[in-house]
Amino acid sequence: MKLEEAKLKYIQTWGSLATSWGINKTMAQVHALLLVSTKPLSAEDIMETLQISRGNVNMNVRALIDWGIVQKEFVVGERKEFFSANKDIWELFKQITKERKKREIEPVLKVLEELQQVDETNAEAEDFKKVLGDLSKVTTTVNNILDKAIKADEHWLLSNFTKVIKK
Amino acid sequence: MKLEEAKLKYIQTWGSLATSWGINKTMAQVHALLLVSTKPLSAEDIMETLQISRGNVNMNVRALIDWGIVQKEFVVGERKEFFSANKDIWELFKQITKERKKREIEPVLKVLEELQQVDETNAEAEDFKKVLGDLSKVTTTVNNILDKAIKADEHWLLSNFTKVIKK
DNA sequence: TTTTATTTTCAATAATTATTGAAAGTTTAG
DNA sequence: CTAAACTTTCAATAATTATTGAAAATAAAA
Repeated sequence: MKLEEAKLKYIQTWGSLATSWGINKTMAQVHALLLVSTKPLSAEDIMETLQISRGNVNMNVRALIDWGIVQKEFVVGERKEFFSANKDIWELFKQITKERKKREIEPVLKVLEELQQVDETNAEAEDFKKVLGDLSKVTTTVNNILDKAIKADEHWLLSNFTKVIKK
Repeated sequence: MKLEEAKLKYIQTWGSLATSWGINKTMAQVHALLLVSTKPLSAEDIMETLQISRGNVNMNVRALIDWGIVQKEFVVGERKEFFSANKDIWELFKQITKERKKREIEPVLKVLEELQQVDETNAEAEDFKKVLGDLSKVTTTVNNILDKAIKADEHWLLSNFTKVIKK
């Protein structure tokens, strides 16, 4: 397989995989493009490669910056903005984990806690509270594990966890 | 807060949270309803409570069964089918993890492996392969951790991992 | 300041995804 | 067997989400 072909295939595939797990296709493609690009790209470069509009590029690049996985770059002698993705995949993993934790897990915990305020005390109410409590327990534990992962260095992931797995 | 109010709020909230992470709103609501219901429910029960059509109930209940988190129940003296959700949240967590792993992670690994087949050997091609290799490494590690979680019992999550976290 | 380059916004539109509901299919009872 | 009870399917439609593109805003150059 040729390099350019593989890069394009990677960008395409990433986009379609992303849609199946709730991420905007274009956002995933823009990130994939920046990840396999050797140099920072301008809005024009992205528009041209992915065949999408200026507005679309702008929206999705902003979103990626907001997720903390893409940065603006200044290129000498150029007036326009360029963008690049961090090539450190472990950092990427940590950043995505951090954001998904914030966006997906923390709101769940907040709601579960709030719902515990049922003032009835019959058996059915207790059953309900039990289910909510269990949901909280598992969610909190997952949240704690992810916290640890975010703070850890790569060595922890690759050695400490491997040890746990082999146990 | 009253029990019925809390249950409805839980069902509603679960539905809207689900949409933000790529899961069909109705599917999440049907599961939430079954999870907080003390007895198995029929298609009619679900249609009435969630105010949705028969076809919609059927589709989403099938999907939940397919995910392995809802079961058919036989009720004596009743001809129609009833459905219930397992109240063991740890089992629920394991089942969801197993399915998401299968649907989200395994296809990624497959693609990354395939893309490694770039037959060029210049610096740019090597950079590309490096990025792919790193993506594979992190993804495989996450996959292994999830495998372990699926096979483990609840005690493992709450003690072994807690220990790792405190480290 | 005025001009030019560049980015951002957002209403209109397109594309995608979810839902309905009635017809077709299936199963059980008589 | 036939009828009734129930489930499944799927084309039509609705609802949601993504994308465009041109106008407005901003920033840099002249």
